[in-house]
Amino acid sequence: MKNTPPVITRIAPSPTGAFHFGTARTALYNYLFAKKHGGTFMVRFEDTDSERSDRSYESDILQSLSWLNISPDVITRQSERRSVYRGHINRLLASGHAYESREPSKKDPSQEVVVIRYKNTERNVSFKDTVRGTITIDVSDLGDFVIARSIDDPLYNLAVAVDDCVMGITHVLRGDDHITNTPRQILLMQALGYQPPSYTHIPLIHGEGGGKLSKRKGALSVLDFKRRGYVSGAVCNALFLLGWSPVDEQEVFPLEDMVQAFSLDRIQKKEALFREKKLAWFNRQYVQALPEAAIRREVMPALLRRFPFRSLLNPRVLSSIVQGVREQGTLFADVRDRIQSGDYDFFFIPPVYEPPLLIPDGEDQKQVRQSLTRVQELLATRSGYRGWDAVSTHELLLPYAEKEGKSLVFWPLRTALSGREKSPSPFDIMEVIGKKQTMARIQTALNLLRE
RNA sequence: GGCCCCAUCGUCUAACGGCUAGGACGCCGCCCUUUCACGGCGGAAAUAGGGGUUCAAUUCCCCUUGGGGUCACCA
Repeated sequence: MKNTPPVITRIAPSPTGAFHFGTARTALYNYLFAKKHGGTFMVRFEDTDSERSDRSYESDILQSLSWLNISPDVITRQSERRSVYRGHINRLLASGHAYESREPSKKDPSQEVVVIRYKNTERNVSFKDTVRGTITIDVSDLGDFVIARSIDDPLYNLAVAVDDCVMGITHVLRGDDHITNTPRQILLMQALGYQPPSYTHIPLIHGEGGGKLSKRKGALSVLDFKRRGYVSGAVCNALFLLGWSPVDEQEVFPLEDMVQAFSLDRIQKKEALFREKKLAWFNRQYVQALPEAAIRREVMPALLRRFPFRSLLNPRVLSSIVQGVREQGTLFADVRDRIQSGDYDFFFIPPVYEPPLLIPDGEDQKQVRQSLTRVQELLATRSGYRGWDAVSTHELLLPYAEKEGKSLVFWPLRTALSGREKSPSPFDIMEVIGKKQTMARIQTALNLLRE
């Protein structure tokens, strides 16, 4: 315990596509493990393939991590470490572990190139994997695999082997699609005289279509979920519990709890299928726990787009919308859609609707007119601001509603105020729009019912 | 196909060889409710199949079946 080296973990994404769920989970586990042991978490961009790598993906990856609150302690880039690889390739060449080979180019067979191959004399390589135990792989059919296109152009396995050792990575946690790469990397490390790190291969996440998550397969980029209005904590939480399970039955994990609880020995062996419905549930949990200010920030832009006159956004309306969103745990994207399609317009302007909307099932026009008239009279007895809050108006109208039937009394009132089949309660609406506006809308409804 | 790996409700999963196989999402029902939701309560739902080992298999071993990963001068 005393002399164990500090934990250093890393993710090694290649900037060749958007940051997707699988990589995000790997990043999360690496981060959690490092933090749990007071260690360091690094991001190392594997951009040795200059043809496919693109800086814009680097920023996508970094933004995703930052959104998820997974903050790297160190960020490096392999393309800036050519000299390190050159030195190691030279060592392999000098020690006879590697050799230059002149052969036809794979890309263009008419051309001849000189590549560098590892001289493979092993039969079996075995290593201990935290999740699966000892894995032994026959490497003889690997042959002398290519480790660099040239002295200045290392390939993936060489760069990884060198970096994991040189950077002192103690624990490699990565997707289990890398299992078959591991023996190659270990071979190179041994040839270089390095001690391989500890390996933990995490089963992949599958999409709903089956098969591993891939860049081309779609909409599972982390930033997409941000755009669609998910809360980052919920995304993290959903990821956390895909392929890992706690000792107890806790489901909702703030980041600190994750750090506390995480351990490698409870990683699942089987691949996991990601379901958005579960994420949606987590999202509800998180939205319901969010402070109002955070929700307001999410909702404000859409509101301002719909109602460009800022003065129309009075604080009471805003807080009513925000509270509704929080209580119901609504997905932000849905809130924006609703604002966009006019679901909240009645807070600002008198609604426009067809008269039949005022009449609940099984009632007729005359009854509705009577009930609404009575409601109008009752509300008129309130003067000034006192007694106009939602609780008071509810108390005021309840006895009459219970006598006549709640749906005959409350439905026409609510629809008169909102002009919508679905809306907040009439009492909440009245409180927000005020007495004057309330009375005007009821009068409008009565006029419509008169025809 | 070769090699490697995996297998509990539809999904995510729990269960040091010994329980009515537990929880969560989703689904269904009921309750709450003027509406839509939120919420509360309840229900259906699983150890892939076949052999062993054992007093006892979800748990250990083998086979079958099914699934996944990987086989680059990509990462």
